[in-house]
Amino acid sequence: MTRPMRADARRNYERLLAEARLLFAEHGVDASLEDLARRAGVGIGTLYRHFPTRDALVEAVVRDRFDKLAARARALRDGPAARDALATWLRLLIEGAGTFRGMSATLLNTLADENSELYASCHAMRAAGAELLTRAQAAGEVRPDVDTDELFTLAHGIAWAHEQRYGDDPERLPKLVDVVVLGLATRP
Amino acid sequence: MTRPMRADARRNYERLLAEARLLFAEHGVDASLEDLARRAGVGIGTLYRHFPTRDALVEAVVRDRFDKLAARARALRDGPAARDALATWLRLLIEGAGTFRGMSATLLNTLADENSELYASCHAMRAAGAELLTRAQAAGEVRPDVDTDELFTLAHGIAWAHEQRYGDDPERLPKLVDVVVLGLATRP
DNA sequence: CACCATATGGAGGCAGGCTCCGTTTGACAA
DNA sequence: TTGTCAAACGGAGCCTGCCTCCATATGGTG
Repeated sequence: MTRPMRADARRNYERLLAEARLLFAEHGVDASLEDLARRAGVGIGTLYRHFPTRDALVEAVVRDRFDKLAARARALRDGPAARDALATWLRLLIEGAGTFRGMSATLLNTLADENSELYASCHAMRAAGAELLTRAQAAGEVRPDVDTDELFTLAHGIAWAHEQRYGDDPERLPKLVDVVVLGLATRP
Repeated sequence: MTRPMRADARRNYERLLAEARLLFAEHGVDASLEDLARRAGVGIGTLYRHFPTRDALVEAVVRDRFDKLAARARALRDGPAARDALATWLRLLIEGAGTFRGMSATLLNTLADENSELYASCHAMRAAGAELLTRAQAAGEVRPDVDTDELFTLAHGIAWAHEQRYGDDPERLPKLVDVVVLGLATRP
């Protein structure tokens, strides 16, 4: 069906992806796409041919990370200590969202936009995380009136605020996450 | 020293401020400034003469609100129930930040930028809130390892995430704030 | 090696930020 | 009333970034 990519197309695709990783790390996911094309030695039209939207580009850059997060959630699902498992996973999620500036904003918006190219992989990861939440709730360890949506909203709020205020310094993050996790716990 | 404003200058200043309130309410604090100038019936140069930066404009629009928040904090300082007082005030702060889209982002950035025109009034309000925190900590009702900076970071994170995800619907906000406040509480 | 689907690249249109400077005008003194 | 000029005005113009469109180039295949 789908013929393999032409050699020049594949080459440009790879170069764009490689440069995007560097550029996003340096300037966040809102970096200039014209700049990206320039760095990759490619016309702006070529960039848009391969990645019709910014989200499509972000998706290509972070997909494997999402897959790993989903896998990690499934692994944590079978251990004891339901709330600890959730806390551990939340920490991973939030740390990951801080890798590129602006990522948490993109992700939070994606949850509300089914048409985003990021939606599918983002949603798969979300579903895996949701299981951790419901299990902890079933075990009576997490307050039952919080839904998955609110959990992710809180998580991305923390990730975003940390990124805005403390930049790349990861030192403060654990405490912020800890406050939220304790807030989610049922009263003894 | 500073002569009073010329009549036309004062007139334009007032019109810009009035239109800014409307425009920010409608499109958030990132609204187009060219659009603002157009609506106010004023040249773009005039806008920049009165408000050299976007922050200066935002500051003029929200200053009285900040003053009220600071006053409110001082009033709450003298009642009983230190943690409840803090919780009440946090709710006011977060609701206020949600008035205009994009405000919480602006405020959080302002805390880190002493040169911002918003800095002074923002900081006064912050100082008033800080007293509520230290009092609640002294009373043993709030964990002592959270500082003012982290409190504000958390608060704006919640405000931002709520605004991103739930828009103008204020229904979800109390629960999100509640989670954070419980997370701040010392264990019984 | 000829053909053409596939891919390229950048010109050009649009929007918004901000500056600079020639023109206008309000205030005040004569 | 009128003359003067600092103060204020306004928008042309330059910049950056987004995205589309299409004339041109090229790799793969028969």
